[in-house]
Amino acid sequence: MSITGFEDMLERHDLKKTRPRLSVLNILSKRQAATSQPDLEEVLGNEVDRVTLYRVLKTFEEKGIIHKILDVNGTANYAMCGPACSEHSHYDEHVHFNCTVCFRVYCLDHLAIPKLSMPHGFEAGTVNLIVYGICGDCSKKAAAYKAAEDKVSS
Amino acid sequence: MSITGFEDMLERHDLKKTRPRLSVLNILSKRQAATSQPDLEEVLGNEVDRVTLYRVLKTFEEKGIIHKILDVNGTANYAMCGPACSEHSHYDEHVHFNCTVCFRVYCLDHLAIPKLSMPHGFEAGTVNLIVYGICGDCSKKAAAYKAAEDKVSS
DNA sequence: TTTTAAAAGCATCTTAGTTGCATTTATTTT
DNA sequence: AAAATAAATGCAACTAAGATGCTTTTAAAA
Repeated sequence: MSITGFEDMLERHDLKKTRPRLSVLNILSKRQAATSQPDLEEVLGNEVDRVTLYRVLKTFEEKGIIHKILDVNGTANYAMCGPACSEHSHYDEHVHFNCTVCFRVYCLDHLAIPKLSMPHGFEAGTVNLIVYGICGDCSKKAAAYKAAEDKVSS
Repeated sequence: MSITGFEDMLERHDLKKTRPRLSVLNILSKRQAATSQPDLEEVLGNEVDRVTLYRVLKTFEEKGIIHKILDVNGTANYAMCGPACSEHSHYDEHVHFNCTVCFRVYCLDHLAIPKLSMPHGFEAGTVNLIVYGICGDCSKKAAAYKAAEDKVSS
């Protein structure tokens, strides 16, 4: 998305067009995997204050611009929302994949979360389905490494 | 389970029968909902050192005695494992329910996690399905409160 | 009873996330 | 275009979960 696109987006949500906000949108929109808060902090360096970053992420989440996924360590990761998200409801009911090697979090948008029937009295809200495992990149690397090792030992 | 039961359990896993370990087993076995680390810490008071508690929980998890569930805040919660769990594999592929009012985590043992087909190259390991919502207790309380309010205002 | 490896305890550190308050700035009003 | 203002940023300090290194204690074995 272009800069003007982001500015329009902020305007639509009644948010001021500020540098920290535009920076965050820029970074997140370029990534296909979700990005952790500490990761964002590092990328932004001292361009944006740590607390400001937390607040930007919080308001973006509330406005339905990004969504939060907790990874295997309990750390918050963020990804851009699909167009169906709004201030009032998040339609991010897709499966997430958390690689246990590189810790990246992928949104598997095409995998819908199956419907579940709750026990009597339990009211279901958001459903979170996260698969831990090894991502394509890391399993490829592991395979290449193994092949190289086999060659050496032969 | 009886004290002797816990002692046998520790022995089976080649773990020494120590007070901190027996205390933790005692507490967790009495709960039907999962218990957070901070909660355990509070219950144990200065009976057990904080660090020791972390280590006890870690080894129990590794040995397949308990399993860890991250709640909506990213905090670790622990519950006793079913009999099918071992050092080598956890069979805790049931749904968890995290109440957003009282923050309790329930194991919905009877709700199996549906099978999912991963994208090419992705190797799935553990699957984590957690439903956020309002538990039976809290929705009952909310209903009772509402009823009382209606009575007053009428 | 002695030995010893494992576990507990203690101090200290790291890191994610929060709170309160002063300062700055994007936008609105004049 | 300048002044006003509400919103957002920046800063300092705090909280809480969890980790690490090292010493002391203790369960179990010799």
